[in-house]
Amino acid sequence: MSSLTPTARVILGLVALGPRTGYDIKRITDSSTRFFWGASYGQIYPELKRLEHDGLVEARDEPRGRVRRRVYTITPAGERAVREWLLDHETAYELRDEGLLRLFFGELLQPDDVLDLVRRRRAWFERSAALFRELGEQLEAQDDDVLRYGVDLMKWNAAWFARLEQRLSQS
Amino acid sequence: MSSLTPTARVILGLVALGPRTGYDIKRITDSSTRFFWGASYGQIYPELKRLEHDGLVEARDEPRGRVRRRVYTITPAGERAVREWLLDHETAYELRDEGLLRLFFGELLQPDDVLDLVRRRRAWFERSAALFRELGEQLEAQDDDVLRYGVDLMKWNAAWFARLEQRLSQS
DNA sequence: CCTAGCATGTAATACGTTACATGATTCA
DNA sequence: TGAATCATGTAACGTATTACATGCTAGG
Repeated sequence: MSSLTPTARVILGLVALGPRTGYDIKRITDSSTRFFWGASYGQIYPELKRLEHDGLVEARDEPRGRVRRRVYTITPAGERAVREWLLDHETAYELRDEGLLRLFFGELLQPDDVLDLVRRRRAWFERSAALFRELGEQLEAQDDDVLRYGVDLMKWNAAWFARLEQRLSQS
Repeated sequence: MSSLTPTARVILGLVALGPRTGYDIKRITDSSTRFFWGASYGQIYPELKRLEHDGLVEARDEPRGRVRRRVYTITPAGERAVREWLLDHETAYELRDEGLLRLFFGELLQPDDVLDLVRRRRAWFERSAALFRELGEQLEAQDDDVLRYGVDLMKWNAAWFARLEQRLSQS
C-alpha cells in the first residue's frame, strides 16, 4: 500500500536489523551497501520522517550528553512491510559503467587510446577488489555473502579487462 | 566547459558515430547501451536541442514523405567535446541490484525464503545471458566487446548464484 | 586548541521516467 | 481497417546529490 521508494527500503531494512539513527544509516550504507545501493543525508532524514509518519518506524530521543540524537525502531507494520518487500519477486537491476560506455565508442578513438582506457579499467577494478577485501577484514566479516560478491565481482572485472588488454595489445 | 550530463554523453557519442534522429537514439540505446547506460524520450529530445544550442550538433529537417524528421550531425566542437570526454580519466561506476540488497537483509527471512531468492536470481541471470546472446546474433555482431561483456557478466552472475545456491541447499 | 567524528537537517539543483498528445506510413 | 512502427515532443512527477548550516564531544 505505502509502496516504498528504493531508498526507503534500504533504510527500513537497516532499522529492521536493529535500532538506528540517521547518522548510523549513512555510515552503514557508506561502508557496506554503498556499491549496490547507496543513500545520502538529503534522503535519509526526510525519509525517516516519512516512515515515522506512516507508522513503519518509531522514533525516540536518546541524546548523548548534549548531542541530540534520534533513534529509530521498527514497528510491527514496518516489519510486515519489509517482509513483504523481501518476498516480492520484482527485482530492479541496473548497471551504469562509464568505462564500458567509453569502450562502446572506441571507434572514435585511436587504438592506443582504447588500450590505455582498458588498462586503466583493469587497474581500477584491481584496486576496488583490494578495497573490498580490506573492508571485509575490518568488519571481521563473518560469512557475509554480499561482501564476498563485491570482491568476486571486482576480481572478475579485473580479469575480464586483463584478457581484453591482452587481446588488444597483440593485434 | 559545457560539462556534459551523463545522458548528453551517450547522445553526443551516438551522433558522433553518424547522423541520427532522436528516435534513432532511443532505438539504439534500447537495444545496445541500455544495460549500462539508457536514455528516455523525456531526456533525448530536450538534450538534443540543448546540444544544438551549444553548437555541439547541427540539425536539419529531412522529412520522409509527410513525416517530419530532424537529423542531427556532429560539429567540430562536438567532436572535440566527445574526444575530451572519452580521454577523461574520471569514471563513474554504479551498480543497483535489488536482489543483492535482499540477500544483504537475509537474516530477516527464513532460510528457505533466502534459498528461493537465490534460485530466482540465478534463473534471472541465466535468462539475461540468453537474451544478450540472442541480441548479439540479431545484430550479426562483428566483434562487439561491450556486448560480449554483457553476456559474460550475466553468465558469471548466474554461476555465482548457482554456487551460493549449492552452498545454501547443503546446509 | 584544533581536528575528527558524532549528529541533524534543508534548499537548490540535477537527473531521469512515465504518461500523454499528436500524426504519418506500412503491411497484413 | 487496424496494428505496428516511425517520429517528435512536453508536463508532471519521482528520485537523488550537493552544498550548506549548525552545534557538541573526545582525543592528541
